[in-house]
Amino acid sequence: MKSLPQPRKAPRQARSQQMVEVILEATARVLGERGYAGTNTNVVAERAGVSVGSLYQYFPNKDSLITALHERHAAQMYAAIDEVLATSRARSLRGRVQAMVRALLVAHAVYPELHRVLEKEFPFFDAPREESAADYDIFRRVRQLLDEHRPELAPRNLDLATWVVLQIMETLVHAAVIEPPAQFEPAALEASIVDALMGYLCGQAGR
Amino acid sequence: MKSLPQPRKAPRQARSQQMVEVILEATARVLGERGYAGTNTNVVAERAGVSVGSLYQYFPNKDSLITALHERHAAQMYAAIDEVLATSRARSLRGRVQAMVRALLVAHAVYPELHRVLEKEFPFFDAPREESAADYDIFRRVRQLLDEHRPELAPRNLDLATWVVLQIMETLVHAAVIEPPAQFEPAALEASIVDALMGYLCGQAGR
Amino acid sequence: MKSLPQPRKAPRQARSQQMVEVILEATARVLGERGYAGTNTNVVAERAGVSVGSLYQYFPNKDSLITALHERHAAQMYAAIDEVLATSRARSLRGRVQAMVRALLVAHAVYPELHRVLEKEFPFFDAPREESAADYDIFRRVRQLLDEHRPELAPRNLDLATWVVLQIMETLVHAAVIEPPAQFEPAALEASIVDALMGYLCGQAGR
Amino acid sequence: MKSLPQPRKAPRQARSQQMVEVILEATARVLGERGYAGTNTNVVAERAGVSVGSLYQYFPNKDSLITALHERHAAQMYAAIDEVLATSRARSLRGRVQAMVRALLVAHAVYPELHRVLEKEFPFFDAPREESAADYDIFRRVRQLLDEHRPELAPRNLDLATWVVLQIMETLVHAAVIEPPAQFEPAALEASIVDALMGYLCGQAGR
DNA sequence: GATGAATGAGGTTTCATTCAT
DNA sequence: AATGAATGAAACCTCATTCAT
Repeated sequence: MKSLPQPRKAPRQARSQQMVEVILEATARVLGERGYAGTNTNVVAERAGVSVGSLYQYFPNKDSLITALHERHAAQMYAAIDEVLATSRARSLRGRVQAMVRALLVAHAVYPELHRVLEKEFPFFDAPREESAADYDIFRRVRQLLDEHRPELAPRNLDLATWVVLQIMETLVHAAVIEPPAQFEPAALEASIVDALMGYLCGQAGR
Repeated sequence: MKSLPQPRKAPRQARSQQMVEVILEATARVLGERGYAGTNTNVVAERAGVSVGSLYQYFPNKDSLITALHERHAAQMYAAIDEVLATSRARSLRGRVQAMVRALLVAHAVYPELHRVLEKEFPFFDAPREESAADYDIFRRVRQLLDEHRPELAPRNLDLATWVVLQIMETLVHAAVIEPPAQFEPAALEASIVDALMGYLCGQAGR
Repeated sequence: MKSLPQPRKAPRQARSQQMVEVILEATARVLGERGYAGTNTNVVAERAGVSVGSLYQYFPNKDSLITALHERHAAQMYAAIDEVLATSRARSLRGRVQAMVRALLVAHAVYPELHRVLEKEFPFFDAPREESAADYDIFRRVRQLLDEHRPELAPRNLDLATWVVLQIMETLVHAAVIEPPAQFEPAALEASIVDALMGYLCGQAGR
Repeated sequence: MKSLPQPRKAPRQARSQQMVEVILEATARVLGERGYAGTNTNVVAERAGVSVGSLYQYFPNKDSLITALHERHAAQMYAAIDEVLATSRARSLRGRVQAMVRALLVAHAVYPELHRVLEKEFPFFDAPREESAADYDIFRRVRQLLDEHRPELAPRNLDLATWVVLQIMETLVHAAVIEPPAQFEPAALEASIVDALMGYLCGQAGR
């Protein structure tokens, strides 16, 4: 099994930053269009309008491209969640959960295919979830949300609850965006996701 | 994107059947150990104690191996679900859901790595879920369960509810088996999965 | 370079004879349809409705199939030439040449594609022309024709003349049947072939 | 049947040009020595002192090597014909035809084996003659020659006559170079080719 | 004799990575 | 730093041939 590759260096100069961004953007598009197996460094470089050599200047190998992309995605998701939780007027748990789900649905609507590849094919690498800084940020942020509503919650172990919430939210958002059964309305899907999360968090069902 | 490859022929003779089984078993092990990218037909053949040529006698290409394995897996899961729903003494919805979740956890404990690859990397192929016969069997069976308990359920659209239940159950079972956060007890994980499903199905939380 | 393979044995029994015929017929069709590179023993056997094993009972290897087919073809051409020269009423050289050309055009019209492969791709093997018995029969028969008309002929060396005649006749007949430029009428093509042969045989042009 | 493959790109830079030349030269040698079936990309690359990868940088697949070689050959033959027709002192038809035949014999004497493969095995591909630019150039040049001597010619349809001339000349030149019956002198063979062509073009034999 | 499943050497092609310019 | 031609290991797949039944 491969170990988790890291970007060779944290680029500091403006030009480098921009190059990294261009390459990552190209990776995102190619990955979304052709899947992991269909993605190769030469195509990515070409799409980025850059030479392979330059690509290897910033990314030590193919997998580090995906890793970096995943990090970027997680960071974007964290930003989306954080912003919505901080600014949404809703103060009720349901309102805040709904805002969060909606924000994620919106964020994933951009490159749905990319996200499928990123979230589904990525586990491929032996990257333990905990090692992703942005993923951990998300965990902490949701955990904090639950903390703020502890009295209303059914689950006792909030770490476990956070983990369950993240799993459910991620799967359903992806499924809703990527493989939405034709007959279901987007609004109905969104409502179902919220219902599922709230049902788990507040439900006393049968216990 | 590739279209869904099919096994070249449905082997009927005893010898063929056995060969297919041996190859599929080897594929399962190699896939579990090395992931999709690390799996190649020569290794699979070698592991199966069979020549590459024989492998290609029964499977037209590499991807058809994965497809067949996925079908087999889905069929096994259907069998597990069907059996437990038919025989479990529990008559309550919670009891039956719990029995189902437990059966799936047990079924996935055998080759956890394989299931990770199968469920996560597989979407890779453009295989529409609906085209998998066994997947559809599972859908119908769970849909039937919900039908039998309709009065107790919060969701109105049972097709949608079945879809949500399957998404949640699949993710959480896999996550529990494959990447269980160290600090959570198996029993607690199982309970959480059941809680999540029941919360969604019966919860009126905040509605 | 490979040496010329021979049929393993001269089959004597009726059943064998028939089997050889069936296999050769299948070879002819497959070869005509798919070319040498696209022809393989398994396909030939299948097309013949026979097992590969049986095929190898009568032909030691793939190339011996082609060799045998070529022999058969040469024998058929010899038969066509011999018959027409023996029976045609024409007694003039031109009349006999014309009859021969017409007979060859007819004989080649059956599987034009096959003949292309047979005559063009065949030289592939290191088979010296002289080793083919049937080819030599043809040579002798045409040589005899020239002998019978020696007084009318321009060329002195009749062996050389026979060789030239055969080369021209073969090429033009094949070209006329296989790649006839669309704008030329079959009758015009036939006339041109005869003119070419007669021009060479009788022409004093510029000498 | 395959369609006619094209070289991936028309190489413009000096280095590329040279690489293409080196690869083509190696292909010519290997093809001449081992025939089509015995030729494979690894051997060609090795013989060219180049990696397989480089070969595939310039030629998309094995067949495109042969196609390119054929084009090159046709271009060379065109050049040879064109030069000799333009510069030979002979003004008589026979003189010019003789010069042309001699030039072709000389041009083919370099790699006789290669030409056998190229002209005999090549039709293999479904390459319609007309699609080859160089082949068409040759057609036009010879057609022009006939035009210039129209009064002396027997055939009325000069397109048809050109086609016949090219067929005869190609076959006899190849046969003379590749499979010259041992007993015939080169000079006698050359004279026979010229006689055949002139006989067809000027003969009134028996008409 | 006939069968056809099994074999495996070998061919074609791809693509991650390097390095001279 | 940037380039992109060159590399070559390694993957996928075919098919001539064998041999147990």
